[in-house]
Amino acid sequence: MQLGELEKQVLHYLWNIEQADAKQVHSALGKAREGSLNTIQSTLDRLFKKNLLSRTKQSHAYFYRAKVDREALIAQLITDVTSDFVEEGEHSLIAAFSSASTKLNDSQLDRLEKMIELQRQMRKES
Amino acid sequence: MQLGELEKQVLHYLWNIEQADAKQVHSALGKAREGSLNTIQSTLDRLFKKNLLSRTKQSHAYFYRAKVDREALIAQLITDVTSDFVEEGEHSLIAAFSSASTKLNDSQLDRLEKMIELQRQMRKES
DNA sequence: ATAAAAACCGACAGGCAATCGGTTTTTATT
DNA sequence: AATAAAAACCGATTGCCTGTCGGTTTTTAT
Repeated sequence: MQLGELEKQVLHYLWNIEQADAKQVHSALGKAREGSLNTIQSTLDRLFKKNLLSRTKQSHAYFYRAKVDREALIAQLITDVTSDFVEEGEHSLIAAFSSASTKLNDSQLDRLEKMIELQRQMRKES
Repeated sequence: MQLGELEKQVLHYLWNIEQADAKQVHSALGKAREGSLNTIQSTLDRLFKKNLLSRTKQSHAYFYRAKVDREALIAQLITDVTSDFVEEGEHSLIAAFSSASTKLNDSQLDRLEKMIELQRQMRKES
């Protein structure tokens, strides 16, 4: 899946705001962007078709909300972009780590290890 | 960075073969693909311009070789695709990990932890 | 019933990958 | 050095995607 710049901005906005209609998104982003309401509508619609937003009609307008949270989207993007390069049974994160580990500093290594522990903990509990 | 289907196939090929000229790539991929030699040349050139391949002239033709290995490319792709969603000062791989850790199985968690330890070891020694 | 608001449709521009024909440059051979 | 063969180079076209918006239709509220 491919995301454009405006699409990313809209997602960011909706991760903060819970829900919004085109008008709201437009006045929130449009200020810094210059662009018509229609552009925002198209973008919301494209994101909806990509299944990244859900929408419901409230009184007169569609209200959109993020259907995936930031972490889930990141995970999906990673899967998409790396799937052609990872072997069966392999995970792209492991492959990536093996080449990028030297670029992490000590505290980042610590953090990573803590996350691993946390993950293990969560598994024990279920 | 954006990679097309053919570009990915070419990279895969060059990760196995060490080096090759357009003709070789064409006959290796072209068999299953139907496509002219020129197409392969263009693709090699694009990958070269993207700094993913290096090339040197040997006798009459360019010989291309992968400039990044598979793991490094995966790491770069992850960084690229997630950078707009990662906070300042956060390493995209760490963020990515927190997003996707649930998709790792137990042995992958083990492997990752071992790599962290290895990395720590290497730092102590220098 | 009608006016306002929003959705919907269709078009166009710009960017990128894939594709390839044709021309120029390079290399090897006589 | 002349020339034929091979490869590089150039430019054009197509298809897909995002951003952009004007104009029309549909929906809603008064």
